[in-house]
Amino acid sequence: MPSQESQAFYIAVYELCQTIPTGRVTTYGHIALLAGAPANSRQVGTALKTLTTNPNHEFNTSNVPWWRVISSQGKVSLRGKDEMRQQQEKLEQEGVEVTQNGLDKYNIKLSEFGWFEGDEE
DNA sequence: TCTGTGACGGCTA
DNA sequence: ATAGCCGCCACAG
Repeated sequence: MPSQESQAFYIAVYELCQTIPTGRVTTYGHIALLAGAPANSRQVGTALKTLTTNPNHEFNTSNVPWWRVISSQGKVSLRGKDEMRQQQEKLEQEGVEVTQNGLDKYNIKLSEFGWFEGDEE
């Protein structure tokens, strides 16, 4: 069971993910920043995993748009091959262009599809 | 208890 | 483009 602090962090991540527009992506670092923990970018990934996997939360975890969160390098950073592919598909369904350089290396142009607070539309 | 790992990223060189 | 280092913390063994 996560500590109370991290529980709050998880909830912040959950809510911030809801603000990412369809068809746009943002980074782990940006979510961490907005959550008030700029150095905790890695924890965002953990939170996403937990939120998607664990039903033990007071809020609905089924609609966490985890696939809209990528690394600041514009890369899909999941380890599992299948999960990477799943993320790629989800993004493309939303109209995000995903380029593939080499085997299981997916890239998204942050300059085009990146969403950060302050961006409108 | 302690260690290693991870949906392990970001930054700098 | 890649490599090395720094940061954080939950969780499994």
